[in-house]
Amino acid sequence: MEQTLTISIQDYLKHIYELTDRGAPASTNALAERLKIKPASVTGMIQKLAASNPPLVEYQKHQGVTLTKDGKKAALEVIRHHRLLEAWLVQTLGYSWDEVHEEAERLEHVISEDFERRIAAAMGHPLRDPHGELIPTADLKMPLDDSTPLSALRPNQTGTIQCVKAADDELLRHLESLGITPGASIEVKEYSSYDHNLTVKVGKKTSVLGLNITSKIFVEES
Amino acid sequence: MEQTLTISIQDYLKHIYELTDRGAPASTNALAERLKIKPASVTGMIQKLAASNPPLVEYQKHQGVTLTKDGKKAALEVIRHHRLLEAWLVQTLGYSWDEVHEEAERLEHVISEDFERRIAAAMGHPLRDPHGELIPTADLKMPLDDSTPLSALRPNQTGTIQCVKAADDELLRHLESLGITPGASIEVKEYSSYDHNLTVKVGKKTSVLGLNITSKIFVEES
DNA sequence: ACAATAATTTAGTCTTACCTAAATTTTATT
DNA sequence: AATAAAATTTAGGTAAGACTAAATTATTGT
Repeated sequence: MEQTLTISIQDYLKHIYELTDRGAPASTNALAERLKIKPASVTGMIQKLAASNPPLVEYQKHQGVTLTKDGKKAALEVIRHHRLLEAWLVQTLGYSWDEVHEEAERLEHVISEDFERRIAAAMGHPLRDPHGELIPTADLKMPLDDSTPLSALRPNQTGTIQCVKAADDELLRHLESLGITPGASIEVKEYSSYDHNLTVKVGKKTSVLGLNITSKIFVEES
Repeated sequence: MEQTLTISIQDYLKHIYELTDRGAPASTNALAERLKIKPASVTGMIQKLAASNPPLVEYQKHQGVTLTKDGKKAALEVIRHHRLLEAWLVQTLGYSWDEVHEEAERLEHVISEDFERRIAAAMGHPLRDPHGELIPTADLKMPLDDSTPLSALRPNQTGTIQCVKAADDELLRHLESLGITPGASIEVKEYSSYDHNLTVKVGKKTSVLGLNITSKIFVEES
């Protein structure tokens, strides 16, 4: 006895937002993969989102899709919910940073604006979630990162970890065990061009990390 | 741009549970009215719930519907979620008892068992929600009310208010302003058989209440 | 520039959960 | 017990959002 579960518009917009954050439009295939549905279904829904009033996406055949102003607002609303919830679950219910994602993923769609305001206020309007991701402000703008622009790990770098953009829970637990969490001081040492590994030192621990990992760790240089 | 919203199985079961709490099966019409859909649609869904594996409801044409053991468990699960959430929202986010229902109504369907355990533990496993309703236990049994059985308000009664089963937010605010909340001591005075009103005294306030209200207030006599 | 390949869209199908209207069954009244 | 009224079910329709397969358009490598 299972009920049809269809992907919410919020989820479409959220994933388009994430796929387009470097400016380029999101492709049908990329969206389909993320949403775990077939590309043909994505095309269908995108055409509706583009034809809706107000239009939520900008769409040209074969050229991919971007968000309109309205679509972006709706996306930032959900992202704000998600990141506030992650912070709140960690702070008030003792979740660890690898456990929060799934729970927030479900809650983000159903909480009221009132609930959002209450948890934001209760936490003193935090700037970042437990992974270090910026939380969109109440007026739905992504805060400009006024600090030194973040960069993924680079050789011969010393600084503070700002953000760990990993989705995989197991990886998050692994990184935590290495001391790699937002706020930690990190020293990046040698780079092996042979196997694309970086050696990093956090506290007393030295680890060798592959590109698949280092590309997800963002540091503010000091 | 609105998305089809269909009633969850959990909601069907929850409402059947509430309609059958005095033993009698729930009628198609009563369910339809609660769920705000047409009776014909209810019939259709009920037939599926009865044919599912395992069957969630017992159903005989024209005789109404009751929950099977599995259906009852599923219903108690949602009701536990709902009531724990109401208590949680009041205790940790400063919601008032008239604000919690709507929020809990949406959250109850998406929280994990882990979330449920965490808030229950954080509150010390409360027995009742902010309206005084009993919270089903973790093993999904409705706790037997071992105190004197509750009764709706009756003339010439003195006792403590246990439970206020009102759904209407405005009414709840009104009752609160009269001091009528769980835990308050109440004295029921005269009954007017002419207009079916009861006079009650709570603290220093004396109020005259109609049957539509008094039937929702439950007292443990002292 | 031209195939070959990959990405995308179109067309048409399926399922689900609602709807309306008509038919049927139950309940209430005399 | 017969009939009127109310409740319920059946039958058939609709819209949404997924799917598959086939057609089309873009991209890539030589």
